[in-house]
Amino acid sequence: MKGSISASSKATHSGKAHDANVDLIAVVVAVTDQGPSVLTVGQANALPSGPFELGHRSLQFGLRTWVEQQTGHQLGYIEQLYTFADRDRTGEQRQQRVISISYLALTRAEHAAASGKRAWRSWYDYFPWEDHRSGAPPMVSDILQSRLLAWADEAGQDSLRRERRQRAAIAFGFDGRDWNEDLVLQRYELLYEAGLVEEATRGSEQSASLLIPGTSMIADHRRILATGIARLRSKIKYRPVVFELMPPVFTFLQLQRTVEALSGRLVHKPNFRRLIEQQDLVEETGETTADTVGRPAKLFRFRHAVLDERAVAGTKLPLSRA
Amino acid sequence: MKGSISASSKATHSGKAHDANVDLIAVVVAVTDQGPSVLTVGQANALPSGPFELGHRSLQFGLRTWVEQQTGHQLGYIEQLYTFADRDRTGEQRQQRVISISYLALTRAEHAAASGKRAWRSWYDYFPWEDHRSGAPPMVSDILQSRLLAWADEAGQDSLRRERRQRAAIAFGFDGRDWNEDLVLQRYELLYEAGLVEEATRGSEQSASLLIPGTSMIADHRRILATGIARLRSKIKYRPVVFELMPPVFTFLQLQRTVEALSGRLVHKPNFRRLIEQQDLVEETGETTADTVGRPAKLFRFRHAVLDERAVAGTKLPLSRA
DNA sequence: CGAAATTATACTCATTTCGAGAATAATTGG
DNA sequence: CCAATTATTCTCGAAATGAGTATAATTTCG
Repeated sequence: MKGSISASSKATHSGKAHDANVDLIAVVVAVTDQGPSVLTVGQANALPSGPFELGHRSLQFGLRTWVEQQTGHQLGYIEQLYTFADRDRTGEQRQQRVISISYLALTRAEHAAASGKRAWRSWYDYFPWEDHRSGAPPMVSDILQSRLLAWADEAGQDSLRRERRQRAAIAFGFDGRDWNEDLVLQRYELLYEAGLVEEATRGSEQSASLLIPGTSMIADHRRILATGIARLRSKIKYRPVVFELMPPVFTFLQLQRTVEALSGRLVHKPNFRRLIEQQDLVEETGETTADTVGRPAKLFRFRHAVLDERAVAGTKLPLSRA
Repeated sequence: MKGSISASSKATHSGKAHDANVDLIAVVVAVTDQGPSVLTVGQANALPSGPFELGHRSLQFGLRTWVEQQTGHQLGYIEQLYTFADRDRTGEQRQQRVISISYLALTRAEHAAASGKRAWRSWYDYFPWEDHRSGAPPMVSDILQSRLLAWADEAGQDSLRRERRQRAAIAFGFDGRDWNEDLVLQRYELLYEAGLVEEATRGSEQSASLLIPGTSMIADHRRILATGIARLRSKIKYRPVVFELMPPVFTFLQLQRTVEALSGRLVHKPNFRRLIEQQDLVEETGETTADTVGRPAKLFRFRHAVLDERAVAGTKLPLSRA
């Protein structure tokens, strides 16, 4: 490009400036008894998306408006994920760009009833290798490890082969490494690169026999979902966003199960309690659960005041190995 | 809006879909002896920005291309900051949107020579209240505190008044609170809301007598810069991005000074060393500095291998209070 | 009804990490 | 050689963390 740097965003830019279409895409997350779920449309193979329109005051507002229309509820929390650009593939002569701006939205499980074309689906339908709540899923060592190793061995150069092996080992915790729940996107990208997910085989005539389990999505929606999950998994460790997903009143165990659903791994119960308590994130309601079995649990509510009191309200999580 | 959720990003969206202009804006950071600096254009009151063009393969590529043209050097590190939308204020009848996609880019100080219309400026020209390397700047308690208090007292309702006071106290560390270097954006927004920065007075006839020190920028560029600084300050704590700003070989003190320049506060020297060492982030070159005074310091280089070895290469920083 | 099962909650303890400061080492400039 | 200066190493107590044990309050079942 030859355009000179413009001193002002108001200036008319020289060069081949052009117009683009703007799309808003949402990863709407809720946690139900079935686990962590995402709002989908179509054959449960697409994320809800809509155009940014002139009537919208702002991007956030645009997204909020139509997501609320769709779910019928306020979105407690919206956060921008990533913006990317693609040439429009609708095939007109005239070149056109599509700018996609993706968001992560958190809502409450009680609002999460399915209806019409929308459906709540478990994260783990799309990423079955991400759920380590009862240890590493068998498919990781039974299927992924050998396929990724085979992919690494395809490499001609020895150095490339080693690099691929190492990347796979880090991402999936092979060779006795720890599992890192935050690497959702890296793992998906690795599987894509290795041609093991359906999305990677689309352009080519590649055989589909090597595909691994996990529902695919249209376009790059599964990648966006991976981005959202990764963001959320990392964010719950230092911001009290979990509470956006909780009912107004809850027990410690419910809170813990929610965190475990999101992070895909178990936490140590007493330590979890200790951390939440010492950060003053919750307060007792005075009530207890009328549950069926065992000692009744005290009910708590989120102390919304912490959001004002402290700049950085942390939610540290004790993620255990087992 | 009445458009229905589209099941596919390829589908033509119904409703008032429209085209938008896409602008790329860069916060290019380097650290010189003069401290942390940002690349500016114009009267040093604008960030470099350019249009996203059809020839660009991708957003990253577009930005990289022209920033490299401008600085004459590779950008080691680029990261997306935020995307926002504004109605075009150039005033044509036809409504038009401008989508601005901002990036944070890190480059090396040795490349940071000024030339032509471009100039490297210290962060702290724009945010003089952010430099706490020799304690809180006098202006914080001499000017900001009283102005913000006055603004709080303008509020009619008592609850609003209290809320404003508390926000100010958290953001700026009043009433004996700790200074939190990460709140760069919150502080700028607070000052904007209180009408204390030039940008806030533009639309109105407000008197400029209450403005606080600090160079303003066109449009919302100072806000974008604040976003970039905030991102970088928080990121150096858990990712080894500082090294993007360092020469190939450096001493511990140089590294420490860079971190201090960025974070705007001092760190404890022995503890800083301990942390960097125990994370294996650097390795000795075997050489020492031929400096003037004092015991010669060993020279180190960044161990690029850590980026491959570990998924999360942390750079924890011991930020001290004094 | 009473023991077993079940869940909640409280406590303990060793290990690691962290913040702060003191001590020692290697230079240069008188 | 001594003072000043910067680098580097150690020490130590406080706090945070990981893991496990003990106790409490229920329901369920024999």
